Amino acid sequence: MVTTGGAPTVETIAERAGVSIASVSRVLNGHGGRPDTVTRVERAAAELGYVPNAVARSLKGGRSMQLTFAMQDIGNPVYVSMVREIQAITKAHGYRLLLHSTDAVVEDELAVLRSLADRTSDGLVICPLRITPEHLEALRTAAQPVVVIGSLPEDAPVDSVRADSVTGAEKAVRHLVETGRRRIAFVNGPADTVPGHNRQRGYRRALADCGLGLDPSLVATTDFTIEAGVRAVHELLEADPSVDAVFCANDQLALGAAQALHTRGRRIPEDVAVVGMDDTSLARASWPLLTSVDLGSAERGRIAAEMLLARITERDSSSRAPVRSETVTPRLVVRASSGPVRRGAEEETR
Amino acid sequence: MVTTGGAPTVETIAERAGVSIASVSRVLNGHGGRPDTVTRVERAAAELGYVPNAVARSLKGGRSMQLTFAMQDIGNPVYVSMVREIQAITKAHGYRLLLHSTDAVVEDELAVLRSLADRTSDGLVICPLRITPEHLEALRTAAQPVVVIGSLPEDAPVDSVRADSVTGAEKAVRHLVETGRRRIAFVNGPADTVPGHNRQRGYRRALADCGLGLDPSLVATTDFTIEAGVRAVHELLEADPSVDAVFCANDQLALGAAQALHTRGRRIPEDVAVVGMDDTSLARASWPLLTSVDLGSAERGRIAAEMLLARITERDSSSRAPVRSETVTPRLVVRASSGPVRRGAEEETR
DNA sequence: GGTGTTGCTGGAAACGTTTACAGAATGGTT
DNA sequence: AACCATTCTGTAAACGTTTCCAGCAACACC
Repeated sequence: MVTTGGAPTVETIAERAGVSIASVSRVLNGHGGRPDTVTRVERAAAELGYVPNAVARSLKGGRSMQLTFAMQDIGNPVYVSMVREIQAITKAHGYRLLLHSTDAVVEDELAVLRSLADRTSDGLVICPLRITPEHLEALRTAAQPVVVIGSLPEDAPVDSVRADSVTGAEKAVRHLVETGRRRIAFVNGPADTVPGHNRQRGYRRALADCGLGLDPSLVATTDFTIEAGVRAVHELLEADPSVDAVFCANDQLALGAAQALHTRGRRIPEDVAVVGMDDTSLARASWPLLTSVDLGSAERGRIAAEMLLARITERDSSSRAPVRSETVTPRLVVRASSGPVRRGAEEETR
Repeated sequence: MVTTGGAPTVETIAERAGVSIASVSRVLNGHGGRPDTVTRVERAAAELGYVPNAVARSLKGGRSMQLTFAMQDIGNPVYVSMVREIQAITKAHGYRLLLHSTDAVVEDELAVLRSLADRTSDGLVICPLRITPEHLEALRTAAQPVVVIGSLPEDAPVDSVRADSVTGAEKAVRHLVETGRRRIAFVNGPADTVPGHNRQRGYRRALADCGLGLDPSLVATTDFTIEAGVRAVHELLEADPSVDAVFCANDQLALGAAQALHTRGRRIPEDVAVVGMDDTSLARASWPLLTSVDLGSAERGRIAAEMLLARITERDSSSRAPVRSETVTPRLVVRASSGPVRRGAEEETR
């Protein structure tokens, strides 16, 4: 009776193979059956080009086999290695990856969290730029497992992976000091974002550790973009030509800094060293190759994905592991933009 | 009887509001109802924090409200503007976007096409790197609407948006010739890919149009990466120091070219001009700012998304529009890497 | 030949939603 | 008061799958 023109279903196969839909389902899922039945069903399925309806399967099974990754901006290369890593792992476990760009709109982030209740996605990895009380509330009441990439309050009931910006900044500044720099400027993004705040703390602590004073006139607070970096460094150098190093809170800012320095005829690294952060593909796109602090975005992605998958498989086993919070240790990747003067080749330190 | 601890369903609401599940559904979808009923249902839904199960809804409605975008490599910035545009449009129409990175594996591309039959996605935008007979077969038998970004055979029964690499290359080369360059090298990606093939054709035609001969020793065929660009330009200059311009099939290659030139002490653009292709964010990341041919990736993304949505809405209306194939006209974005000597500011031409 | 064990099988229910249909309530008209 | 038109409501079916359950056949063993 189901010989209509629509896509074949278990029922179509059952008819053609002369068995019940239950047997069709069992055979197709490898749950045994008489050899005779198995071949008949498999032949019918092959002949009809049957593909199971994943939606119906999701409804029955209660899981959609989809995961969501929510980030600020698809264009930011720092997310590239995260996405790549997360995608590889989730794919290996049979999950599809839904991508969501929130454009740094808080309301949009909350919408993603709330939409977990619609059963479209079995879990979420999210990179919030800011953490508001609404975020915490939404995280607490999320309908599916969530892993946050970024810093959270201690008592937040959510797994998280964070970068250690403080140590990262410290490594960068210490490296600059060790190579003889003394007037180290800092170009930061918005200070009221989580990364902006932490990187500023890191810069200050690093200066203190190295016994250098903090000169507020060497700090610029702007946006996380190339153009902002260009402007900031022009202004810094106008105000104080003695700057001999620029530490940037991300690679985009560092590329902007390099452009401004080139334009002003300052040599990198002979006159001014430049160090970026995140070690994105941009670091290898700049000239000279950019020294950058790898905050482990690939590894953060990997860990986040694994944490999420662990929570999901845990859902069946009724046991419940305590909240995990991991921190990835940064490593400085020294390249030509800051290396000892006159060195060309790339060298990596761990 | 459905007072269990699970997520609230229409049935939970129906119980609490004292109505039938049909009324709940109608009220929640704004299909009328007595004012009394409406308020009771809405209150119950709000109190329970009800969120409709999108999977069940998809099963009933036959559409998942999800679209898929399949590309080669998430890390390639040329896809960034495409994804951004597609995401914006699909989101505006209430669709989620599934992202799929095929890593240039043909089998994976075919798997994506075939998986359209599982009803997870209502349509697909795909950027194939190569087009094999299997591709054409899979496109022909796709279970859902598909739009291809890239070149297809004339008779392929699929909507497509293509860039005009030939004209793009022509504009680039003509621009180089007009600014006085005569020894114009060409650094290309693999010639057996669709973009590699077309860009090579464009370069040749452009040289012919300008009355310049083709010197095979000025052409390098390699990969679409920065490092490949570095190597290729070093080799080109070793073999022939008279090169006064490098036209690259890609912004990554162009950045590599710039690095090699810097390293060899050649000034850009005074000694050698550099032009890239795709006008990705990398063009603004290089120094000097990179002249590049905008092949309209954002616009291709926009058109592809709109074509796809049109096909999807068409599915109900039983009418069937003929196959569409649109071509986006490229435009040259002149920046410092090729501009008239001694000019710094960015200038755009259309 | 009875009896238990094993392995398949088909019927039916369930997942949560939307919707066709028929029946009930309402209100207005004669 | 009877009637009709209109609006609203509840029952039940449907989307396509998986799975519980009971039935049944085959088989080996006493």
